[in-house]
Amino acid sequence: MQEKYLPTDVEKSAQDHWQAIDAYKAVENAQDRNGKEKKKFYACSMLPYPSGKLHMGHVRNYTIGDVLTRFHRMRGYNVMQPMGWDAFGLPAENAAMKNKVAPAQWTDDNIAYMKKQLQSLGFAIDWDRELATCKADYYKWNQWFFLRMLEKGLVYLKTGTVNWDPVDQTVLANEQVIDGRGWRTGALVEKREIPMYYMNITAYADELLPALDTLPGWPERVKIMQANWIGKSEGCEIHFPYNAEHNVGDPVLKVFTTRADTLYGATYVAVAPEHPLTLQAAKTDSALAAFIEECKRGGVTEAELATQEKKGMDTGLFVHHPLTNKPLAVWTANYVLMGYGEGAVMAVPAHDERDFEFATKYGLPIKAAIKPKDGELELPLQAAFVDYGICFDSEDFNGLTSAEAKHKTGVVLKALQLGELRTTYRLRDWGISRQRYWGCPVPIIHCDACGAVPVPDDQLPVKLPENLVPDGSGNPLLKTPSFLNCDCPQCGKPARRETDTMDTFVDSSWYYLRFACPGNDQAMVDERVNYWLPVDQYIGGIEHAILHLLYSRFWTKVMRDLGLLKIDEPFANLLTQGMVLNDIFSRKGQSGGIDYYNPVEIDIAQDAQGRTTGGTLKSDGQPVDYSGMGTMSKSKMNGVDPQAIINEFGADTARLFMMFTSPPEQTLEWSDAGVEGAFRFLKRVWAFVADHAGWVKEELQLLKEGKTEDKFPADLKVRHPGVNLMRREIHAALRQATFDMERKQFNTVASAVMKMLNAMREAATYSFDSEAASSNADGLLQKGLHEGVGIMLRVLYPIAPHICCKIWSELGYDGNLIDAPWPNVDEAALVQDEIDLVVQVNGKLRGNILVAKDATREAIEAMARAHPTVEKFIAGLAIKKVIVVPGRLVNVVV
RNA sequence: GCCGGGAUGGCGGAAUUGGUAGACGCGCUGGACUCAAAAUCCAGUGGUGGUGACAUCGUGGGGGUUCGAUUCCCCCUCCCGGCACCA
Repeated sequence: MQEKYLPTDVEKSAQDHWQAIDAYKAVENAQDRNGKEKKKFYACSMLPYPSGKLHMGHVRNYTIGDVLTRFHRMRGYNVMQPMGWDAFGLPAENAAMKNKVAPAQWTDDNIAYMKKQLQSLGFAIDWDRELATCKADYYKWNQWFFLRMLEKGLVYLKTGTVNWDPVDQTVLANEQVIDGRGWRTGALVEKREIPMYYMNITAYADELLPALDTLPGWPERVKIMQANWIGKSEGCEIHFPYNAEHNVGDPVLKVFTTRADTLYGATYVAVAPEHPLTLQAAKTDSALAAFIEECKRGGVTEAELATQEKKGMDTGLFVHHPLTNKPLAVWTANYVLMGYGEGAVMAVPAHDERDFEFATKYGLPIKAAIKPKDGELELPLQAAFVDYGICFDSEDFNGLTSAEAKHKTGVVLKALQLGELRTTYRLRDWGISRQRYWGCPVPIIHCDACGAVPVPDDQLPVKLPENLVPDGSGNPLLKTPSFLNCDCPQCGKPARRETDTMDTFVDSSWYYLRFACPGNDQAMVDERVNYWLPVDQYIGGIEHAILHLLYSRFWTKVMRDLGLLKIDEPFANLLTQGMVLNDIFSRKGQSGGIDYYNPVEIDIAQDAQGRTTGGTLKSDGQPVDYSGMGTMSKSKMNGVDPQAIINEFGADTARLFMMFTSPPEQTLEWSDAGVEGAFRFLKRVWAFVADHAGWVKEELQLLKEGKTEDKFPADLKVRHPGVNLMRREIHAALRQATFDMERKQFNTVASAVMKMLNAMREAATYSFDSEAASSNADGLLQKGLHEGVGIMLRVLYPIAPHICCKIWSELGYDGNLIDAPWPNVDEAALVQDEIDLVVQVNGKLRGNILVAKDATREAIEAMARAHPTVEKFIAGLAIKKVIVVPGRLVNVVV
């Protein structure tokens, strides 16, 4: 065996071998050696966006998936781990503008490079299933499915709000709006209402919500976030009759509230600036028209709307309270959103914080109608009283609890035909239209005579031209006659093709299904999908906890209802990995902005305790500021190139570092020293095995020839205490590693392997140093090391497969390590005659006692009380009770 | 603003889920080897007091439940993720 660990050679030869035997090809219905069908295990990691090169988040994500894939293969599962590319999206267009290269070219180049990187990390991926969402053989099925949903009424046309850059005459993504201005032009962005296609996800809200309870393999936090996002609320629709002279088509103004019990506290109603009522009033009120214009500026995101200053204006119009018939002023307010509910709310300043703030600001009346269950309200109110309580000053409702009042309001209003109890969801329908080039074309043709006509199935896919280079001023498809002009499928007259493309979340909503059916050009999915799905382990960033996962769940249910699938949920188990962080160094730039520098460009300064305090830029020797750790990102310039790590230390080191440094769900802080530590450990493994390879080989030979048995003598403890102790430590570590592997806590799996190596090194050293231990008497140490190395390699293998495979075959262990079974704990090795118990007095540690494993409670208690330190602490005090926790501790309470 | 999560030595983290806080690793200190350095190996390493045995404090802050709390409950601070057109 080569004495020095050379990762490049080791990894090359392991990867060549895997490729030669097609080691990771996944086949349906695979059988084990006994002809029994294996259970399948489909591990899927969220597919990467091909941004250029792999980043550390990818390495982390795919290493987690790979560890689970390899572990399950050892456990006898028929595993499948695919990979693909989320290849449509904004960054390709931005790169195209910058480099004058078509997005298709840029994307293809990136995919080729990143694929090589993934392969160099040695992931057990079945590359025959690879897909890219920007290829027509994939996105054809987006279009096909869109048309099926359209037929079912699950896709419809409605207006939606977008950011409009008036200079570039283009729609901007939220990300491209910085402080209310276009990122390239600096122009103040306006809101615009444009027609968009929507997917009716709200129609599935009443299944998406309770079905979360059928997902025990999902993190609780993700389920809570999804449940809150869907946001079911039981409330009441309330109709406020319009004043007679209002003429807006509808006789009533509809609002929805979850606090119908506060109806008698309503003192005005507020409508969105885009509400028909506002628009009508603005026709004769120029100040109001100006206010509507003002509201068009500012952001469209919920965060911005929620934090903006609350502004409003009296429309001069009135509606009537449905129960008291009193007139209520209609205000228009920027905090009322047209997209939510009815675009109107009843305002109860006394019992709603937002309304209270608004009413106080504009001098609107405040009327209390709910008081605490036990007590009175202090009037006038200094703040809104938002708790549930008892109705007062509410006519027939006086004395009712909030719950009773809510119910009664619904009943009374229903009788008056002025409202009813209703369930609503916070969830909104999914707008999928994007006014962008690099995406899946929406398969619609606009005809002057026939309107919006679906593209017939036999004309799919609507292919996206791949040679266009966007310039930032609108969608280049609009300037491409060969794409734009077509014939109407219904009447044959010249027509115009839809130029909007689909949200990239559409692409990523079903790719994991397509992985099961590679190569099928006749159908979106086939029977194979029912073998592999659901995904047994889905892995991806926590940032996808809501949108991507919710859309995928929705999409799966729609496919099921169209008879394409038999499953209800796509992902049985979900692991949400944490972010990868690194130091951030910056300097104030000349133009007032902040310039960021990659940590490799910095000589880092540390204080006496090793904490980073700042540094100097290597190129100019001038100081830079340290602003702590943040997620690795292009904008902060703090990414670490995985390739550099692979080149210097090898893929196994990169993988081990990632797994050892943090548990998968937590954030991971990058550390060069940590990487070197991981490398050092692998070197130690290699060196130790190389030192003892002779013994292991010899033992394997003896076993093969039947000259020795694969078991240890019952009196090992007497014959070789060192090996006995080593075995106990190795099997204890193995038990821990197995437990942690099952719960996906890989950092402690790695530390278990370290403990195994430490135990073996100690035993080997001890035996040679000590006269009494008689080194390898009766070949017991050799036997122990043969077993220990075999266990260590199999436990380390899922994390660092190259080095383990190489050593495994060098030493001559049985078969190929990638198909070796996960080792079993030898319970006999763990048995101890005496147990170390902790003795406490009043919960404070005061000593330890060694007791026989079958000692009685009385004997333990007596020993504990006799312990000298314990005697000292209980002297002169009365013993109240003694708590004995078997196998753990004794607590004397005085 | 709303929803979710997190905080443990100088640092990353562990504590099999209410039972010895700090496993494992990094860093640091001392030693061995070396002309020297690197690499490697050995030892030490939460704070405070003490030569020492030992004592005492200690899991973001404050309160509570318990014989016993990093773990459970209430309040607070700071940090991170998401908020529907980044993916």
